[in-house]
Amino acid sequence: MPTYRAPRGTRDLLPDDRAVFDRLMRLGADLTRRYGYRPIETPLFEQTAVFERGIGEVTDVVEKELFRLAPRTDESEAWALRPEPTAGIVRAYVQHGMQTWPQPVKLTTTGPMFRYDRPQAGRYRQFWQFDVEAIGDPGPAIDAEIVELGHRFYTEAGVQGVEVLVNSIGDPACRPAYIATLTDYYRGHLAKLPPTERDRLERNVLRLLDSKDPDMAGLNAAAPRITDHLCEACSAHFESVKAHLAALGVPFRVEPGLVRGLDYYTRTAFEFYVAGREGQQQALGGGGRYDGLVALLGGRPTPGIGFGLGLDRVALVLAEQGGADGAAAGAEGPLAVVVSADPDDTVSRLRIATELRAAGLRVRADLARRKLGRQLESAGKDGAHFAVIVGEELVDGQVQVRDLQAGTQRTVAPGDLARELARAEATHHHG
RNA sequence: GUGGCCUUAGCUCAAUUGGCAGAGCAUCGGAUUGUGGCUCCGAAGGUCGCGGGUUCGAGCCCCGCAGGCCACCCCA
Repeated sequence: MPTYRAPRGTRDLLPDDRAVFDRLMRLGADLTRRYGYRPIETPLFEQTAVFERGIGEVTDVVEKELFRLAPRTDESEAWALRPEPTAGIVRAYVQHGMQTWPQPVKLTTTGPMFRYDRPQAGRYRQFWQFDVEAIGDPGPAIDAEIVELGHRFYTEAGVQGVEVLVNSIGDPACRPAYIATLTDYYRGHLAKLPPTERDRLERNVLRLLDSKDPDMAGLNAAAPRITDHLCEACSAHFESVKAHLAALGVPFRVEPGLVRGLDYYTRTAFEFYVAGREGQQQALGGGGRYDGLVALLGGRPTPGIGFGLGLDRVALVLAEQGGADGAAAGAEGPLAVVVSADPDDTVSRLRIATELRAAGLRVRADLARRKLGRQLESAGKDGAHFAVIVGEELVDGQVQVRDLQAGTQRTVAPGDLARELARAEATHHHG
């Protein structure tokens, strides 16, 4: 009922929400630093062609979910908000000649992505992704390393029950023949295909494989598997990826129906799922190898692999699984609140708080003109450890320091305040 | 883009067959004038999502729209 509200499919991350995101972003930053990735920022929007050519014109993401920006001039430029980070990062790789850097170039970014589709819980028009890309290494060892990194993110974030699904979707040498085989197969059973599936047959056969239509289950189970139709190189690559994953102890499952929605993927494709939760937003992240993308965007043929993890969904699942965890992260109160016996004396409160802040302490000054009792009550609700009480003793150069948890109180000279509070925090509360 | 369900205070929810919009929590204030957490008292807070229609009268019935949710589509 407010006159203005956040646009459809977007939401405000209130401090408690933001605290969870902060934690996840710090984890991502720490993990990628350990693995040797460097942070990069690319624009939130690109020329539409970057996405159309990179992701593929006939993908859902480009066809119906691209968040296009209306041009303001006749510059003949068409822009769109990024629906995923990889295309922009690869564009930057080409633009800045990163092929002259030591390969592979290992990059990471975290930020909002935009897709114009119909919102649902865990599905937004603006959502956040933690993204990792390694460009310039043909694998297969790095494929396993990157899957392990993604898996570790969930583990260290505390998400329970994450499943790693992997598959190989071949490359230009073997995929076309497989697609032809698969198309023939479904054409042979055309009568059994639901209308919507029939429509997709000519446009993107691979999508039929992961259809959730119950009528498709039997048909799909018997469908030719791409892993049986890989060329020798792709097959060897896939076997090696699996061997590396096993060696690293990453639990994974080969999922023959796993095909990713973006055209640029080759060979290794993987997704992270969380099982056993309500709703359909079970995909927490995914990625794959994109050996053709750099060339597609104008660079020299260069292999690459990466993944994106949906932070909104991780936070959602974390809240479902853990509960109080998120709230606790956001509830850091000040070390002390400066209150005054004289409701009108905001000067003393502010001056003392300023001195303590200059000394590096977290201090709130209660600037409301209300009686002392209310100020102390407010300090308690804030979760403050101490209240610094300014009263008539100030003329004798003294203030009261009250330990709000213990209920004890003693007299301190303002000059000693910062040292006393810092020491008390260190001893009482480990910091 | 398709279909279904839902929308009352900041939050969680009440409101009889259509008959004067309420509670709890949260917020703010008070309980003889310098000491919080408990308790008591009080205040503020609502175009009942928005717009039409039916009716003497609509939070309640009908239509449209918006938003949320669910299932598709698809993904994060």
